[in-house]
Amino acid sequence: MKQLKTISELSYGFANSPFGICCIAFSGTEIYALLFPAPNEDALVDLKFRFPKTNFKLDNASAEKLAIQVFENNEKPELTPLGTDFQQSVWKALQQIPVGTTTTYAKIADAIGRPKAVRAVGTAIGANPIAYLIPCHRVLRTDGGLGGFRWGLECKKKMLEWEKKK
DNA sequence: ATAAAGGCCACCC
DNA sequence: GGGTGGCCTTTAT
Repeated sequence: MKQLKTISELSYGFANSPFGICCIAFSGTEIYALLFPAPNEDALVDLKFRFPKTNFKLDNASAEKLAIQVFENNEKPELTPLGTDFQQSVWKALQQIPVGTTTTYAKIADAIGRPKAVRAVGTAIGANPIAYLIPCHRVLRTDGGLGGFRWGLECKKKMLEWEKKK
């Protein structure tokens, strides 16, 4: 995990998703983080680690609305992923991947013009704060393996299958 | 300034 | 299949 830039205040809340419970950190309609914590994991702890200087206000009602917007209406809210320049470019490249398709870590590295930075790309993807909306789950290993996933490989599989069905 | 650790890859055996 | 060495960024000494 990695610490991100500071923001004074954010709202957060929990909601249902096709992949289980999720936790959203947001400000208005801007999304700062989207987590899929394991059942025994406290998402707020994770949020506080990523945004150490931020005060969090619980707002489940708004989180629920955002979740519906994303998972049911298929709309994409504004994303504000905080990170280094390198990470930003990787995350941007991820968002170019069409729904229902997959790519590889090596191709992402090519796409951002750093074909040799594959390894670094992997780490950057792992640091992605907005799972699903920044589709880190569509990235597989070159040899066809699943690779890793921050929230567990089960979750990665579920996301891919769910997208395929659509 | 240096070291260590990654959601990797290519190349060998 | 498995091990090894190189790759590049970020974080921790």
